[in-house]
Amino acid sequence: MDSQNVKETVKKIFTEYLTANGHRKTPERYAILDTIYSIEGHFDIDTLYVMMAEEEKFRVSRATLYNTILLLIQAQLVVRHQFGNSSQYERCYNNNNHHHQICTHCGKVTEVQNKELQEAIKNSKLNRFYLTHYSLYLYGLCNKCNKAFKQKIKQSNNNNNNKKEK
Amino acid sequence: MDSQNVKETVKKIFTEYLTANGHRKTPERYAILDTIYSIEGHFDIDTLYVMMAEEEKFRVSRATLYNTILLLIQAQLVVRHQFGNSSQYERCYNNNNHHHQICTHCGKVTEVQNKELQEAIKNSKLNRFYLTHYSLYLYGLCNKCNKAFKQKIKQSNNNNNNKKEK
DNA sequence: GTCAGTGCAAACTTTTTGCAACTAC
DNA sequence: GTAGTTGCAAAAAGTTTGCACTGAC
Repeated sequence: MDSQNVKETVKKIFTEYLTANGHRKTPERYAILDTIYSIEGHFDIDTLYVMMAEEEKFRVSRATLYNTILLLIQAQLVVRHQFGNSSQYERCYNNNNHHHQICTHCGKVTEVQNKELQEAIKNSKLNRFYLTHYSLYLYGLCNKCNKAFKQKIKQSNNNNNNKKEK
Repeated sequence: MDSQNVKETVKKIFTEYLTANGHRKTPERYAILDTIYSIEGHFDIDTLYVMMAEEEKFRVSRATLYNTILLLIQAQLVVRHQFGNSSQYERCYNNNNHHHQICTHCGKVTEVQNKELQEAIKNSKLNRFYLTHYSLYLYGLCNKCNKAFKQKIKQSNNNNNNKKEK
């Protein structure tokens, strides 16, 4: 499905959601949805705010962004993550379900695909719970930081008997 | 392993960590560790602050709590979650690895055990990543909210032709 | 004695709220 | 016309920071 097609589909879904829940179809809401579905990967409110203000023709207030994102989450068109201290959001319609690898040293977040794991999670027996979606965060060291860490250990062992540095 | 035993073990681990990293062994740090390992399940900074101030004999500042928790996370004795808007923490030594079910309607968080899923995650092939721990958040409707939801749908269908209420 | 660590308050960041103006219905 | 939405600014909530004091080493 190409990008334009996705945008039209999510617009339709959003319209249905708004109608079903008695919300108004304001231009702000559609502009926000459109911008979000132009973003690949994660974004935070501030990034979205700047994008809307600068790149797009439509400027909306932060309050409206928070309001609308809440609606989009309820409409299952956006998911929210909390990696660091501020909330990160991500479009989720037609966005392959993936997991997140988070390096605890450098903070880098990488998306990983793993079909088997996805299946295992979806098929896991949950006691009296209706699952709609999930987030798997894998914490550890990315390749780069892990190498640096090993290097440090090696050095530390070498210098073990001649401690001079702080 | 009984509670007292766990506390002594984590204290030892923490001491080793502090020594290895050139940090001081202050009474505040041990008091915080001890309080945390008296808590079953999740807690946030504020809860911990009040607990330390009221229940325990030891009062520490919020700044010190943030500092110490950071050390504890690095020492792998505490993990951090972000369900809602404030960070939730949880002790993780000898704390069975579990997953979290989060009801998107009422916000209730339930812990679930699932051995198969745990294995599947641990054994999943990760491209160049050294996994230390992970968090799986399952979002959906808890039994109670799901029932209420179905009820609402049913009612809505019944009242479909005689729309009177707001 | 020295400097890492602490407490306090102020600063900062992110999110929520109250209210007047606006507009989709 | 009216009630749901928006923008703005103020407030709230959570976290970080600067600085003087304290105490672990």
